[in-house]
Amino acid sequence: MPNKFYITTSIAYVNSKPHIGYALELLQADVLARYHRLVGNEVFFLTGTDEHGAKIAKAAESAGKEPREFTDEISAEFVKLTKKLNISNDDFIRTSDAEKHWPGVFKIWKALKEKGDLYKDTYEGLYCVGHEAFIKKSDLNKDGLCPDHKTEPEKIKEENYFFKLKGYKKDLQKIYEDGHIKIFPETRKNEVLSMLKDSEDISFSRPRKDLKWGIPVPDDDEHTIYVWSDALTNYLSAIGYGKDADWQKWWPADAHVIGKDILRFHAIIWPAMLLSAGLELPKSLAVHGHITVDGEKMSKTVGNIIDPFELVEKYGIDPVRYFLLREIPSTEDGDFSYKKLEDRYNGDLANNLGNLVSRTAKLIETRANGEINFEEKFIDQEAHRKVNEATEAYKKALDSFKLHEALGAVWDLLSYANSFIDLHKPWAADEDSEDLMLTLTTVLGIILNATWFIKPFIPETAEKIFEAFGADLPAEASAQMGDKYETWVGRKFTVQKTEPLFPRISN
RNA sequence: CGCGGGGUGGAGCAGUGGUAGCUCGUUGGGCUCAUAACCCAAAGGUCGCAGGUUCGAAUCCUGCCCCCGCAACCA
Repeated sequence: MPNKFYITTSIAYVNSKPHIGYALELLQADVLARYHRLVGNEVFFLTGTDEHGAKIAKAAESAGKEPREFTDEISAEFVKLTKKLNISNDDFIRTSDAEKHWPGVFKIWKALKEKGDLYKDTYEGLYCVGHEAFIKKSDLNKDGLCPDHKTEPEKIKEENYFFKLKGYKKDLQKIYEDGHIKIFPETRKNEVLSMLKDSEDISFSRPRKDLKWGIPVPDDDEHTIYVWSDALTNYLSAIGYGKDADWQKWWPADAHVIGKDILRFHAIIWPAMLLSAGLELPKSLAVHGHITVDGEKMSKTVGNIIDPFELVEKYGIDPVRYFLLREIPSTEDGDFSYKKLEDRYNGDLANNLGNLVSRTAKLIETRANGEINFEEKFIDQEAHRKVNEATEAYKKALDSFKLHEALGAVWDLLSYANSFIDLHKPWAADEDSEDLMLTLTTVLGIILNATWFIKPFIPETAEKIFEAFGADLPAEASAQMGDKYETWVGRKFTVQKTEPLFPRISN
């Protein structure tokens, strides 16, 4: 019985072009989506762009464009990135899409309103012109100035709708303590619990006159819906909430993949909204870290932004996918550098994986006439055990959102295969001997299993490897993740080609 | 005393009470099927500093030193 699996990334804010950090998030979600498809689940994978707000309006203005035109252009860049990285998303939502997204936003707004969780109040605050935002009194310096702009903030009064977040604090606390919403990594749970303590009711709207580029509050022309109930609601609107569609087929989300910077919104505001609207809560939050470049924070001012398009142009899709998923610990900060990328490329992809495939293909060609009839009696028992161990480690890592560890388990297996070949010296074995067949069959089996494992990570490479051995794969094999050595028994493999998968990068 | 993360062999990291591990690099050896690839072995660490708890501490406690993030752009 296939399970449904609904996974999302956060939606990207379109005030600038995509960078490598967003690429990371797409890739992490993509691996989980592909993995779940591989084990036979029915998957819906959503990504998209967040397009409203004063900042976008301003960015458009300084680019000399209308917000619509501006967001169309940038959003298209993000769509392009999903193609460039071979992301398998099933849909792409845009919050400026009045037909697809807005009905869901209206519906949830009305639900909160009916519940009595939205109220109008006058917001009195200190507004910093430099920040274009309200600033807390406690953030001011001792002279009462904005610490960053050294200017005195203006006192501004405005009428806002507020959401009664405080009323959900107790419920949320219990939800996290009981593990109803799982957070990966676990350590972030404490962070959420402590953030929860000083949560107040929050502003859910802005005066229309100050924020025209946004979704209007239903039945109130004076106000525009602020980011929370606009952006977060994409997870519902995309599957048809607010329309007649069968959104319950997918909801609740099984995983929201997000960055650590927006944990508060997804762990507190979003679930509170769902509770208020009487909707189910997402099952888990997978929280990744941020990428530094040569040890430094990425920033436009420093000018060390890495463009994912350029990376793919230079190194290819799969090397970039592999690097980001292997080198950056899934739930931690990680560092990017060209040297690290090239080291991973040469060490892991060219030498370990690529060379293993080449030497095995060549051995089968020259020593077994290019053919292996995969027989169970030729599977080495120790190797069989290694494969089973790797399978367990792999699944465990994926289930706990440690994608880099899943790859680590696969590469341990590949190393084992390389040493297995050296130990058994198939080049010196007698032609047609059982020993030779055992060596070649065992190693081929390890490669085929490892190829299954890497399929969600580097799908094109996986296809190439299967093709290289003429593996004609049955669809039903996909559901046999746990017991895969047997998958190949009784099949015939014919070596097709032996060109290097990853030519070494020399320098 | 603002908050948080971190200081482990040349580099990057794992390791939360019981003989200090991994990857890369280095050195030596092996192999020749393979992409100067692959395999084996070795060298290399007083685990930031100083105290303390304990039969025993990288791991717990106390104090100190150093690095990074905590404004915006931004995942």
